[in-house]
Amino acid sequence: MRTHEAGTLRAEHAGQSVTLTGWVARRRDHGGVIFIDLRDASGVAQVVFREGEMAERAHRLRAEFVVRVVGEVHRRPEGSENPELPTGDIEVYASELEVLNEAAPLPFQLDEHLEVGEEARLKHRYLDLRRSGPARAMRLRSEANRIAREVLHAERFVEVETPTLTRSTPEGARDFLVPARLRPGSWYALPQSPQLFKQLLMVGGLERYYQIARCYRDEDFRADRQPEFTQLDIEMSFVEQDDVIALAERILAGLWRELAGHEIELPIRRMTYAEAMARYGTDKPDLRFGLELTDLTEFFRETPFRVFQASYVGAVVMPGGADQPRRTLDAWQEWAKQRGARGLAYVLVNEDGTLGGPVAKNLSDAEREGLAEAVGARPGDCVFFGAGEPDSARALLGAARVEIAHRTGLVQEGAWSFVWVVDAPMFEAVDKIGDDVAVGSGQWTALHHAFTSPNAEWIDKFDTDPGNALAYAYDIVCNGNEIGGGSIRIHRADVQQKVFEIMGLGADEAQEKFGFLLEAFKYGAPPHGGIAFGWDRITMLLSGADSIREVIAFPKSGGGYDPLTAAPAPITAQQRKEAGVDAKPQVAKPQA
RNA sequence: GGCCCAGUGGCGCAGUUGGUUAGCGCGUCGCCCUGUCACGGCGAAGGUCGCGGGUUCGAGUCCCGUCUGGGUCGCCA
Repeated sequence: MRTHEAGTLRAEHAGQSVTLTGWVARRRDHGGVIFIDLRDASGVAQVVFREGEMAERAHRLRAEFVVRVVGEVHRRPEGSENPELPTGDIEVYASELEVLNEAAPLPFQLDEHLEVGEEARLKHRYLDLRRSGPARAMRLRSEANRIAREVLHAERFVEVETPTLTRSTPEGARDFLVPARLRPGSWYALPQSPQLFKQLLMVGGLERYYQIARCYRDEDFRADRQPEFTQLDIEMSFVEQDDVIALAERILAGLWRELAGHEIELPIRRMTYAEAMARYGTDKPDLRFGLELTDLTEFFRETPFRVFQASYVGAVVMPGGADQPRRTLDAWQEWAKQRGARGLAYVLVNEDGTLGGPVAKNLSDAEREGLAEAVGARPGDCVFFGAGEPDSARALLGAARVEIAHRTGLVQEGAWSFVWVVDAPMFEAVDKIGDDVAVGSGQWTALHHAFTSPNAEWIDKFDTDPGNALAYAYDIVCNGNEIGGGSIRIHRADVQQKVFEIMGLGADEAQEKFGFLLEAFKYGAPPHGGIAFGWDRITMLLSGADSIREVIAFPKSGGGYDPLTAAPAPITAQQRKEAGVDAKPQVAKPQA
């Protein structure tokens, strides 16, 4: 239909006759001469219609009409070039105009300069995608896929598609369920991840698997969470943790080199989970800035201040925070309460070195004397405290740390920080809430998932001290976002058995849930491990977006609602009957 | 499930201590315009102020409830 793409025309095309197709992005009608910005996927070119019939017909064009234009490329007259546009040196003198399709008045303007609400954009996402920003995000994501595939292809990985109608996978989120018409009363689950299948592929001898896999979790939303999302899923046989990490680094380096123009320094630094929690109060520390937490538990061991007589006391310093007005300091209390804390104690370090704020007078002289040095605060700083049970106090301080960095402009635009968080605990107490950390009693659950292997140090003793056992589990964190995580899996039946026991998973239940995997592992499972990247988050970061909705073609809005198709929708009585939604399950007969 | 914010012509927003006819920009429609590029000029149409109830002489504005969207904690790799 066309000879050229609009955005590719340059001065060297001058004199050529071209045929363009695309949308009317904008019309500038001067009566005797009419300019049209003709947009296709490649960009925009200016088309000129002059007096007579051509101008007459161009006059009737409206925004987003689909047209085919034949014309001759000319250099623009001296002085009317537009340096803002790649095609700004030329214009096309139209000699023929065909309207391929008309367009109704738009629900919103496709103008780069205007803000449009997300609701309107998503409802007419096909229009939104014509805009340069969203179009760029789609293309960037496509490139990310390409780069990952190139790296993995070069390393002889096999791309395999795994089922999306399956059994529930053991990751702990709620499943989306699909009724099985041919087995009334029985249901498929959509996979939360291809975890079990990729392990089966290792038993199947593929050795190197990957997939850009859709995953489904029926949980509440966040800016970086959707009910269906995508992972770059990878699994390898005969590897150790370092092999998986090295591969992951090659993929990340390729992505950031090509798509962000940033050379990631390899190897990416590593930090243990315990260190991350102690220094940053989170398992996904943002290392673009310092502001580390200080553990003051020892410092306040003899404190007269009741609040600080706790199993953990820590602090984080806000540089220059001492001159915050009372109103702002009160707002911090509100901020802390919204996170479920009682408040956020603080001390102001005055310019003369004395301490201010309501907490200071509760401290002993010795504490007042040594505090600034202990936390590394200087005159003019504000020190925030968290006291209580270590996990929650550190979490609060960790969140405060990030908030402080943003408020004080410590987060550099365009900065990237990567870190591996390794040596994660195998288990987590089920009842983590409460001040008494009753280790030993109570239930344990896998921090990662039930197939994560203990590390070499713990493989023979993890069952004697599950609270401290460490796993071959690793998360890759970028600017405080967890963008991937994985583990070395258990391939020994006896180890797996013990893990299930610690989790309180009986043999029968384990058999019922993952019998097919345990069965497979009987027949020579190779040592294996892998990683899954949060593909939406990675492409979000690479595109500079602040929500993964920006890098998903047709995202859901809150409540799992698709504003475009209006899904989910009621079904007819007939569909309901056929689907067997209401059927009573037959007497259970396990089938692998 | 908890908390916070928002909902006003098609889109983005304003609307004072409750007061008369609810404004602005963009868009839309019509007319004019031969060098614009977020063109310009003149004119016009377009609103149950999310929904329901309450207070009041009077509610876009105050109160209660509810729905939708966004954020966040819980939850969730």
